[in-house]
Amino acid sequence: METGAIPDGDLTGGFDAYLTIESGQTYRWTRSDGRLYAADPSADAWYELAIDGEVIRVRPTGDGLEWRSTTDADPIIRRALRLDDDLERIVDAAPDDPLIQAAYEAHRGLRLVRDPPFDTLISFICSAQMRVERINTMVSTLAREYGTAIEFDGRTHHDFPTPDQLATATESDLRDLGLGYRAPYVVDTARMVADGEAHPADAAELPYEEAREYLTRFVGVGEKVADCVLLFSLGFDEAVPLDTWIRKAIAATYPECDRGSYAETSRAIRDRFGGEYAGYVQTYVFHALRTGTLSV
DNA sequence: CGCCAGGCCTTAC
DNA sequence: GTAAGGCATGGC
Repeated sequence: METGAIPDGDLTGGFDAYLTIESGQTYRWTRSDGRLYAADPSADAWYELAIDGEVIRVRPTGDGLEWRSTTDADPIIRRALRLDDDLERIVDAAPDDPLIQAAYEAHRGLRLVRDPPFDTLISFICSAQMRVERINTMVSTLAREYGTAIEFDGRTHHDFPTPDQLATATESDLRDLGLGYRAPYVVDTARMVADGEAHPADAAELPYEEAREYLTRFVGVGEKVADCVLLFSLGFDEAVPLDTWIRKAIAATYPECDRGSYAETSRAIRDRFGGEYAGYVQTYVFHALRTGTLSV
């Protein structure tokens, strides 16, 4: 076992593990107390991630983070939780707007995540018309049933399935696991990636709007899910997924941004949210509205 | 019971 | 290109 720590001084602008991991961006982490999304997280619980054949356990301390892992987890944690982002600068750059400022103020330390592209693609295909708690259940089920088991510290963890592993599933299998009408989407998309027809990581090379179009070739991926993959996996910080909560905010607070089509409305709200880091703003506003911290 | 959840697909115009 | 209807499932 390797262990280490990331001092508070490295986390410019702060870091809140609960807000970052339990705000509906990532479905790859579990919590050692089994109470993910509980309103009162126990302070001494570990967040746990199985990725690329390794297991990482992380928890906040009074001075930053401590971790235990099968490997040197420092670079993996920094990348996955974007700990090297200058969050202070990002917050300072946010537009002077009441809703945006209130959302940032309410959730200090919330960072964007960076998950593997295939994992994110499948996770957000599952997200259609589904609450975040149940998305997490679906993704955990896929990992348990199709992902590689890894033993660490006396417990079994499951990596997210590779395209090849997930492509062995049938629509019927996934319906039996509770995925509903998303089952054929997941199977077809996994096969597309496994067969080498396309890979979500390839979108990273394209300009933002072309990248979004590229991702819609996968079955079950429309513009909204594509935006989530771009934002939570591929580093397109300007992406603003237009989900039900952001659409409520547009209708109530930014009606002039409703331009009818997804593409045009997306451009308008992206500009209103400050452009370069509009996706950061979106994630704060989404979380504030979804949890009822703020309302519009 | 009805409504909703980080929507997408097919079909029709 | 846009609009309408169908689609699984579980919580409230």
